[in-house]
Amino acid sequence: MSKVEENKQQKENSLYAAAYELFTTKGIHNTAINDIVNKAGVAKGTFYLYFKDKYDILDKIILRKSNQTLSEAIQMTNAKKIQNFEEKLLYFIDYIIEYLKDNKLLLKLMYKNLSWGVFKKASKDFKELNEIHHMFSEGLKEYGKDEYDTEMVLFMIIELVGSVCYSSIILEEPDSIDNMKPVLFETIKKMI
Amino acid sequence: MSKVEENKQQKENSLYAAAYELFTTKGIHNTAINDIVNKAGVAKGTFYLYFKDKYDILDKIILRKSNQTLSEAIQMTNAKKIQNFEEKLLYFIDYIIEYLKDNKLLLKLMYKNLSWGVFKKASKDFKELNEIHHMFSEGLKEYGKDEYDTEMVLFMIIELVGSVCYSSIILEEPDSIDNMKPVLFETIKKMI
Amino acid sequence: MSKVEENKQQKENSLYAAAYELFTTKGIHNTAINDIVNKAGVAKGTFYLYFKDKYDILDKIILRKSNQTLSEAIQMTNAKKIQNFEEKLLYFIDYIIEYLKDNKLLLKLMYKNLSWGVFKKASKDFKELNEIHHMFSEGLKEYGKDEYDTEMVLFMIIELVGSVCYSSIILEEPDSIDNMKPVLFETIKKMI
Amino acid sequence: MSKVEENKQQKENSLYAAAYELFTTKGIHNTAINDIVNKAGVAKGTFYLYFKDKYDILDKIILRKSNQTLSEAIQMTNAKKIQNFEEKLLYFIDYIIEYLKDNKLLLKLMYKNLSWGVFKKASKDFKELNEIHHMFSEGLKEYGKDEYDTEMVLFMIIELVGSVCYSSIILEEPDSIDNMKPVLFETIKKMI
DNA sequence: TATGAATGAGAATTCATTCAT
DNA sequence: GATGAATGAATTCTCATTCAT
Repeated sequence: MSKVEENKQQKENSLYAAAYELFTTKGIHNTAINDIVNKAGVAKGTFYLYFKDKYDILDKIILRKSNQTLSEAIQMTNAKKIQNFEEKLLYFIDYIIEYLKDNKLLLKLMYKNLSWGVFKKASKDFKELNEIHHMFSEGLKEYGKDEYDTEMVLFMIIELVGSVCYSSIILEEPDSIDNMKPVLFETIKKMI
Repeated sequence: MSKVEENKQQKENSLYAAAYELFTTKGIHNTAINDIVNKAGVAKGTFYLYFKDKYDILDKIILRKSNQTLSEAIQMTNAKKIQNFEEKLLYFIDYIIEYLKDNKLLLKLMYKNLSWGVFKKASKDFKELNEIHHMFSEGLKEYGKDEYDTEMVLFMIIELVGSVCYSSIILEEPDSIDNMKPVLFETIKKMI
Repeated sequence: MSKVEENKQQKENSLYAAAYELFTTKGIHNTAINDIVNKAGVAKGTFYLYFKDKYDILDKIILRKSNQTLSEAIQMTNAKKIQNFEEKLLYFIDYIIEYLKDNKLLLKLMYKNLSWGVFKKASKDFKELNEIHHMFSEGLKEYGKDEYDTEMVLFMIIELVGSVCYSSIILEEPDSIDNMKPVLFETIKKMI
Repeated sequence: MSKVEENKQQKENSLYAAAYELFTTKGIHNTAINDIVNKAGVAKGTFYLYFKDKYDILDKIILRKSNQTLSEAIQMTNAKKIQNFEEKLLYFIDYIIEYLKDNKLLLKLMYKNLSWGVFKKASKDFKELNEIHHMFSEGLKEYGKDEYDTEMVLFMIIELVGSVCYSSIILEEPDSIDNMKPVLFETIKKMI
């Protein structure tokens, strides 16, 4: 990578890092482009060289973070070499839940964006996610479902996990995530 | 009601109607207080006599609309005099889904607000909702669950229905709501 | 006029005066809304209460000034009670030329906007201008021209006077306006 | 011409073409250097190797186009070998009018620049224009005018034609150029 | 010569909130 | 209670120009 290219990458990353930090601590609404560039240590115009506006960088951050988190989760899951599919799926979900527990602000930012939409969009862009999707689809099919039902169930699991995480981790409603987990996992077992 | 009282009520209602219309068509972010008062045909200052700010009126709208919708749904459900609990619950959910199908904009507005939070908050304020809550709780208990599990399952059903509705009605992902319904209902049956 | 109404009028006039002063001295391009409101002694937001943007106030200034100037010219002309039409027309034109000679900046601002377009637009809005138009049309018809030719000749006189004024007063090209006048008047005489 | 020279020439021409296209379609005000270099397919810095700023390239474009148009007009006129001066002058003017009718955007761009100023400036730079000027001056003198009057009349004809073209071709005010032509030509005949 | 990333001053515009009437 | 003109801080966004490569 040339020096120029390196420098560009560095600036873009500074902007990502600054925006993420500010969005999660001050909130999206309370973060001005000004704040982002100041924190990133670049000129205001530079922001517009890389992003259209505040919502452009937000979308890209969510995609990056989702991808990153899911990739990490699948790597950790695969490393465990769990044979039983149900166990494997729950381990994967648990990993993500624990991660979000430690990153409440990320969860807040992504809100219910850790959903089918992002999952599908991200799948196209990142081949690793494609593999996750494929793996769980294959696993579910073994339970005697056809392709369509498999997709639907996978979708509903994702939606349910996302909703429950948000509600219980952020709002502690109707209970803490640790108390919710057994009920959630029980429900997932019933769903597959 | 005195004429003055009537007039006040009328102004407040104008503001509600105008804000709802604008929030659903232009989006919350793109609606200014100015737009609301213009549409409502009242002076800017008047807005502040009734609401603290944009988010105050938004919260109140969501509460009003949710309450209204849920009340209507329970009334229609009760009118059917369905004996079987499962059937009754699904009828209730189906009624709401059909309603949201016809009111996409409302769904978008309430997105992620037709959740436990609103449900509980609303329960306190409106005795009718309290009754709904009570009714389904009682019904679920008959399935051999204790009080805690009952609450959790009810919560998860609400979350799941909300997420699925949003995704399938608004984004048509992963499929249309009509195609999703059988899968969703099957899942709910398993959950209770 | 109520106190509020008076105050509004005053603010609007301040903005007009400030913008005119700045446009003529610094140029349109070099005048910022900021400059205008500072000079006018009103808040920035107030500007947008009365005008859409810089070009909106510019258009309105040109219309006001044109109207004002032409009204004054026709009043002075009528006061002279000149019987001969040609003489009267030339007096009117001379009055305007002299005025523009003393208000080079206005001329620059209006550039070639003292033309048919403005004349017609203004005619509709200000009945006084309508009268000017009517008066000269009637006068010209006496020279044996039909209505159409009358309009065309009037139009061409206005265009010619405007162009010559701009070129000779502002650029002193091809000669000073005082030297141009005899040639211009001679040409006009030939035209009618 | 060396390959380097050729390349430079090509870049400069690209910039001219891009700027002309953008100025005429989007307007001068709404065209940024950025737009020009993007369209031209050269780097931003390259622009500054050839032009001082936006107005520098604008002036040069107008000069090039005017020169080009007038040269073409005079060539076509001379080719006709018209003996009568009046007829020759009107043919020349007519040629330009027809050209501008087909190039409304050019006319808009040159608005008020196809005037004495440009004419004189251009005369110095391009010997062909000098000849045009000389030819018409000589022709006019035959009508018994002295040198000064000749210049003035020529000037006024140019101004009048320019104004009328702009108004009638662009604004169709007070009538279409085709309807204006007889009146305009009649007036010019009277002027010389 | 040519490039194009970076700059940052500065321009435009918005809008919640106040307060005199 | 109701009004709506006025405010001005805050924010977004533009763009000519520079300069290291």
